[in-house]
Amino acid sequence: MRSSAEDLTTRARIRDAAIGLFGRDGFSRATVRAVAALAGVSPGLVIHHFGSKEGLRAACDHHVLAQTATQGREKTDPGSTRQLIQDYLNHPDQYASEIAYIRQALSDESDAGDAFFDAVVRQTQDIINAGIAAGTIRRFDDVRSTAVVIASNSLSILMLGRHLSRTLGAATSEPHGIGPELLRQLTLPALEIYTHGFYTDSRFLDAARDALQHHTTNHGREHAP
Amino acid sequence: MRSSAEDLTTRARIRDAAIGLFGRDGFSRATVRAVAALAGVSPGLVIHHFGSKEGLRAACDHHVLAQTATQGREKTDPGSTRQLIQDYLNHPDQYASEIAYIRQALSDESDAGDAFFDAVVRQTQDIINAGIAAGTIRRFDDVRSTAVVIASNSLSILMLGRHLSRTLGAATSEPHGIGPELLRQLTLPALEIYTHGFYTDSRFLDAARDALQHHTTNHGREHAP
DNA sequence: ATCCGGATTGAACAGCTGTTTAGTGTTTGA
DNA sequence: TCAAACACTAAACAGCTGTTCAATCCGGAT
Repeated sequence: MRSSAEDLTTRARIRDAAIGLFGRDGFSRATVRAVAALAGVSPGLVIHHFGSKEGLRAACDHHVLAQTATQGREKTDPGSTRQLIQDYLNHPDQYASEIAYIRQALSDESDAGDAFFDAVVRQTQDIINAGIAAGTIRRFDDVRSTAVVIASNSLSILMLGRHLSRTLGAATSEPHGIGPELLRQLTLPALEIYTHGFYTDSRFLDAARDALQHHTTNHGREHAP
Repeated sequence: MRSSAEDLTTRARIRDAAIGLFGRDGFSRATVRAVAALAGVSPGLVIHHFGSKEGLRAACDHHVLAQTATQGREKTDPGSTRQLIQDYLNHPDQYASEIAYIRQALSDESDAGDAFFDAVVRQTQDIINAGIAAGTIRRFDDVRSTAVVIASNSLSILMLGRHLSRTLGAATSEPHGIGPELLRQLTLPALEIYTHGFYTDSRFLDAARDALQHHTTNHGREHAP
């Protein structure tokens, strides 16, 4: 749960307004004046509190990362991630601005984006290792690379959410963003691939293994669809 | 192959400079003056040829989409996509600016990005259908949603390429972007998942199917790792 | 040779940008 | 009670933005 009351410090109100606008428009498109207007203060006060626009960004980065650090709480406990997802699905609007902010951070060259991506990969790797130990996840030769692939796949929902909801979005309501309806529509296809695979046999995998094993200077290699 | 000669129209030179800068810095961060300087002309000439900065963007969108339309040439021929990938891997720099441009288009709200994503999904769906007919790809209940998932996974390499090369990037050279080395590192893990799956059994899939089948108002559902 | 239409430039424009500064209240601590 | 520290504003500043405009340059048709 989150504190949504309006009893925030002015500084916090400015920060939250900035998170919203940076997430929606991107850092450079969002102006100090727009942030100030949304927070109900003068542009000068924004600079007074954060030194510069870059300082404001640093404060937003720090706050969003701290807010998101919840996810790393109990690393491999499956119940905690389930709870997190449930919490998100029941109150999507609450997290919307943070999610948009992280998407921008992952797109731009941003230290916060780098830190977030690394955290997701690290957590994914822990989950995979725990799953291997528990026997629920297959053993992989290269756990790290596999974790990167899985994390990248998962984050693609965040990065391409706009297009996913555009092409899969139901005709009924739910006009914007990554909603429960969209996630419900993606769950089964993703889990089917993750359970039974995508190809019927290992001929593509074998061919790739073969080609990569004795790769001289020849680069060309089939990669996936 | 591409024509890399410098015998281009001034208009085309401006357009190519704009594609490079729009892809590197994004549409709003890239300035008309910077485009003009890179093309070796005055800012006024840019407007003279394209009417406005937005007109310049439209021209870039059109050109990049036309350039990329190559991929849709022969839809399901596996040899053609292999050739395309080989061509890319042998001359990565040639395509770098277009790839960066498309990434920006997919991130921003852009008609070109929408069109590109839809084209990729359509092509993926064709490939899946052909694969099912040929027996190389598993039959899926919902081919369209599966195609969206696969396309999204594939495009995540494009969207998150910076982070992928950052975390997986070899210590040796190859400092920037999505290079052959990175793709080689991702190929086997991705193909392993696509061949043998990620989970050892179908308990997650079964649980999700069960929960989605009689979903009353309860949303919470485990989604992936 | 001459005229013309397009390519091209340099300078200027209005508007927006982040930031500064001087000034006003308003709290707070001794 | 008084002064210092703080929160806050309005106005202005310099720099950058996209765009305009008059003035050139130049090749090709007449």
